[in-house]
Amino acid sequence: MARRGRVELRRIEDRTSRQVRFSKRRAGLFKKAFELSLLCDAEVALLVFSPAGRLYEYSSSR
Amino acid sequence: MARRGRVELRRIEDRTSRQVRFSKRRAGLFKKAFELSLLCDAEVALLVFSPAGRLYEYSSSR
DNA sequence: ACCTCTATATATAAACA
DNA sequence: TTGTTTATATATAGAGG
Repeated sequence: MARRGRVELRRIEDRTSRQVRFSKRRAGLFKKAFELSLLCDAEVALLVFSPAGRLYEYSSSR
Repeated sequence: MARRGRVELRRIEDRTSRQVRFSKRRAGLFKKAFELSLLCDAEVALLVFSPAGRLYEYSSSR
């Protein structure tokens, strides 16, 4: 069994794996952005284009 | 000693703690943004205004 | 403001349901 | 695919310098 939890810091070549990674990490990134704005009273704007060209966005609003 | 690692999900009232948290979490958020763009071949733009009004920004460039 | 340390919490890669 | 599990890696809260 391959080692879990770790990944090399370079582009994921396998298309399916890359899409799965994108969905999971995008969710994590947005959560972190939300927490930063809430906990630290910061204003945050985040734009992400997926490899397929779909747009995801977040902005804090106070 | 207070429990480490955990924090309530609401605005940090203490000014100094909030500033320290901001610096650490901002660094973490930017790292995650970079990793998402690199690993998943995504385009990412991130803008953060600190409580003091200072701007921090990141954008992937390919 | 910025470091280090380290205990604890959280994120997440791979497997699998 | 869409979600869940779980082992492992990473982030980070609090203390101290």
